[in-house]
Amino acid sequence: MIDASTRIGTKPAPFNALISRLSAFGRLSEEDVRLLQSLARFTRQHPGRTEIWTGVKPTAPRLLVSGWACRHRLLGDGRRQIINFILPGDAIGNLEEPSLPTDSSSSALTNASSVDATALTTAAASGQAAHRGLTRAVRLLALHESALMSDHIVRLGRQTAYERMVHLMLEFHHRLQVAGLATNDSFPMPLTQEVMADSLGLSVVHVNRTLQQVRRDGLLEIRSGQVKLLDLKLMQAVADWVPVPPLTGSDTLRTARPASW
Amino acid sequence: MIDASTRIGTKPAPFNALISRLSAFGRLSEEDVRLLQSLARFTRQHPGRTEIWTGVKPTAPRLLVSGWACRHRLLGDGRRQIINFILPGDAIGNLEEPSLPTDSSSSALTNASSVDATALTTAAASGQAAHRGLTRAVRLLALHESALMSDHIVRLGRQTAYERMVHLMLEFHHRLQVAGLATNDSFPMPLTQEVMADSLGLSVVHVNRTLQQVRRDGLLEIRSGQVKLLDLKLMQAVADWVPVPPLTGSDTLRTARPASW
DNA sequence: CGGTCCATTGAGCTTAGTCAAAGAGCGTGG
DNA sequence: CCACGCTCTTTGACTAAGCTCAATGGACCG
Repeated sequence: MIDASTRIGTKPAPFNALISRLSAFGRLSEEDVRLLQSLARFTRQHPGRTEIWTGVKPTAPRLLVSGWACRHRLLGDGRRQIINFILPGDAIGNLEEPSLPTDSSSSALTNASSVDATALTTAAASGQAAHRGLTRAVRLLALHESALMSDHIVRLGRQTAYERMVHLMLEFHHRLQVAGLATNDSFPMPLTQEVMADSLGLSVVHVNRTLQQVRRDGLLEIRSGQVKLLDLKLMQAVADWVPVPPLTGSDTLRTARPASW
Repeated sequence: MIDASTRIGTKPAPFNALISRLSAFGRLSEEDVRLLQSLARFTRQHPGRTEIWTGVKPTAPRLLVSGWACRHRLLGDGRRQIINFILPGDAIGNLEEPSLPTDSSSSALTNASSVDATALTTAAASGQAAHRGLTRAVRLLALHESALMSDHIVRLGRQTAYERMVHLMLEFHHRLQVAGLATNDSFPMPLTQEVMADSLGLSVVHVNRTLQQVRRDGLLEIRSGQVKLLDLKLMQAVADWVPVPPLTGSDTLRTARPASW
């Protein structure tokens, strides 16, 4: 189940995460899968802490294959806010409407790898029957991202530091599980406390203290970049967490078999 | 310039706001405009403080024609967070992928009116050349909404109460101006302080105090539901505000003439 | 005139931030 | 193997932004 792809921009292995992620939105045709695999030729490696993509001058959209990244924005005085996290299988930039300026840019948080996704955009726009599943997946991917942003707004606007932290961990777990990168109760989490702070709208010091409290309460364990959820039910109750509604569509599919769990 | 349409769900008048808003995303064909106007037959009035739309069981998407509304979410203990504000010309529900469950619902904040937008979705999906402009507008509408959510995340995560307030007022001004509902320095603002609180992630009391401070500093005036911006430049500097990048597209358009300003 | 909804004020408290310093872990070069 | 430097985590002491509770005031309406 667990997959080392998050560790480093591995070269050969894991388009699995990407495909597993996209097929959670509905069955992909064989052609879809072939198309996805063909993207591998356009792989690029990104060292941690480097910019992957800038919205200022529109660049081709990409798909994250391995590693963690985020989209963020800076205020004039240096304050930073992370808008969302980008995990394997997620889009970098806008797949449906590429080359439109944005105000935020995306950076790798760990070593990561991504592929050019222009071919996806093209296939989706072409309207070919063979790529119907993929087209839908692309649209639902955007919708899912938007739903996660709603979640984030609620976290930031109305939850305490403690709740935010638990909520975020549940989000990670759920997302990684869909991509086949988490087990039932644990997942790799390579973020520094500073990154968490910039996502949760807290100071680093407070993130540290909050995290300690969560651990002390026996909700989770963190050891060497692995998070282990010790009491999922309690965590969900504490954080008022509900999984993002299943986006497995009704349109092209009848049986919606979530990919890998 | 100013338009009374925000006041009440007026019957005859103002598809203007809606059309002005959508054509800011690119030229609409005459057919597009006709289609939009034909929606008027499906107008529905919404009293203030009532639910317009629920995401639980998918409903047809709508367009807000007049009045103010918002999308929001409730936590288990009653805390409420407003995800985004819906102004005339904005979508209620998802135009591109209707009938997909959502976790948030939308309510009218004032008396409002909306029209069924199913025909828009259909036209956009059909891919007809005559509706190319409209199709694009629909997509950019969604993109714009997403950009506003990013703004909101930054506000909530990294700005002080004072900055958030100023930032939100600038957002309103800008959006209403695009819809032709604001002058250069003022706009109608029918929200209670409680609503602002639920958007900005603050308590009502603190909203009140913050608002007083902003007024005392001479940034703006509020009288009988009208906001007057007294020092736009200063406000923009204070709130680190940048207009959402113009979404007037490159695809179908060469000259991008913003609609009404 | 009383009721309702909203804005405003004051007092005291709590959550989270700031500043500063001290560990811990890890890779590098000597 | 050890020392140094770098990055990240942890801790303590203090501050401050924003919250809660409770009461008052204003406007509008039947």
